Amino acid sequence: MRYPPEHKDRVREKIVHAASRRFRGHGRAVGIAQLMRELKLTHGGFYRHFSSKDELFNEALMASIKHMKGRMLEAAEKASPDRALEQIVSTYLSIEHCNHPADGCPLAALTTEIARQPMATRRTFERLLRIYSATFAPWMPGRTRAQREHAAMVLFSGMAGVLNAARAVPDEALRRALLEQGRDFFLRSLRVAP
Amino acid sequence: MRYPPEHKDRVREKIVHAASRRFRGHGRAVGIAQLMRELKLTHGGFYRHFSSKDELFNEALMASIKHMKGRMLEAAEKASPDRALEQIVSTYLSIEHCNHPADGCPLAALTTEIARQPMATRRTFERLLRIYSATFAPWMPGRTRAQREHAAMVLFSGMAGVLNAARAVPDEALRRALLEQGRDFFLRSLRVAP
DNA sequence: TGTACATCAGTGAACGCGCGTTCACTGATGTAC
DNA sequence: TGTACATCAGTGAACGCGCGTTCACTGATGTAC
Repeated sequence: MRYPPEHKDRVREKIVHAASRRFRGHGRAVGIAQLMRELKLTHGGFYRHFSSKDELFNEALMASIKHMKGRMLEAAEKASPDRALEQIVSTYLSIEHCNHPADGCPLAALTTEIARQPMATRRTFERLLRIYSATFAPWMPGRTRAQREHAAMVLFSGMAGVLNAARAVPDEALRRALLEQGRDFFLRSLRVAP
Repeated sequence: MRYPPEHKDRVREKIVHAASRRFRGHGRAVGIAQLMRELKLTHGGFYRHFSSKDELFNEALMASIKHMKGRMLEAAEKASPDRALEQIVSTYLSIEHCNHPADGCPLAALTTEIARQPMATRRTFERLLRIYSATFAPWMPGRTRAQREHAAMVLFSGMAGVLNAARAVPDEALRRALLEQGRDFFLRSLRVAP
């Protein structure tokens, strides 16, 4: 069967999108066959679009961060300027973000695994981190641009750690306490920054 | 071959210890055959000691936290009381801890995976978190015991997030910056706590 | 206009591999008589 | 003291399974002549 000219690009995009969600939800171990099944395709066709699972993983990572960055930016921009930081922190450490890892931040869902991956993947991760820091630096405290970017990196990776702990904990009350105390904790540090 | 009376307990202990290191170093996916090979045993014998890999994982988790707690306590107690918090934070976010995940904190190495595990494992994780918070609460800011315990949970899970990001980043300079900025960031929040 | 061939996204069987777990077996020692 | 049997930590082949990747094939459409 021959397909319309745009067909291949659309399918590739769908694979990346589905992979991005599944990797965040279940980790890098998600199988290619399962993934293709979700799109009503078979695993063999995968290699018409990607040379390896690694290539897909890297692309899915980039797609995740773009999506998440968009959501966070929206939250920051719709708040009044003096409440933007509060909005960033409480969106990230919200119960909704906690309950939906597949739609959430790849830093939280995948950082530990990425640390054990080949260099190419780790370089992609570094790009993610720099995207976050460049995007949110304007709202961060600090005298220089570098200070504000570092603050953003520490803030996001720190919040990712608290979010992960909240996700792992079975006790609902403890989970909510972690998120709430986390929000206070991070804002407190940002408010007294140099 | 018949073995001395204490033999079985010693072997079991060795398995837990080796597993604890390997899980932290490479994640839960580490194979039982590889693990037993490290102890110069074969995989079949594993089931004389544990009923499943899950049982081993839970025990290894508990062993990890006890070990790590010991190391951190030592750091806290050898510092003068007004420097203890600083010592806790800078030991956790040290380049040594960053470079040796297999000997390090299971919160950093395993939390993301644990969030996707069955309830039994997640309950073990909650115990780890409560051990940390009970142990380090005395040094934390806060008017009530509960506040100090929550502060410890947020502190450790937050530091775990920053440590993971530092481990994933390929750029040596960025890694050191993350750790250093992380130390400042967490101490700043603790110093102005309610 | 009609025929022969090229293209190429998608199919599904097959590959080698490592996994967790099971199980019949080994063999040195302890126990019963 | 000697013999028969029980114990049980450890062995290694085998199980079914899912993985990433390869590859000969399909078949609808486009192109050349």
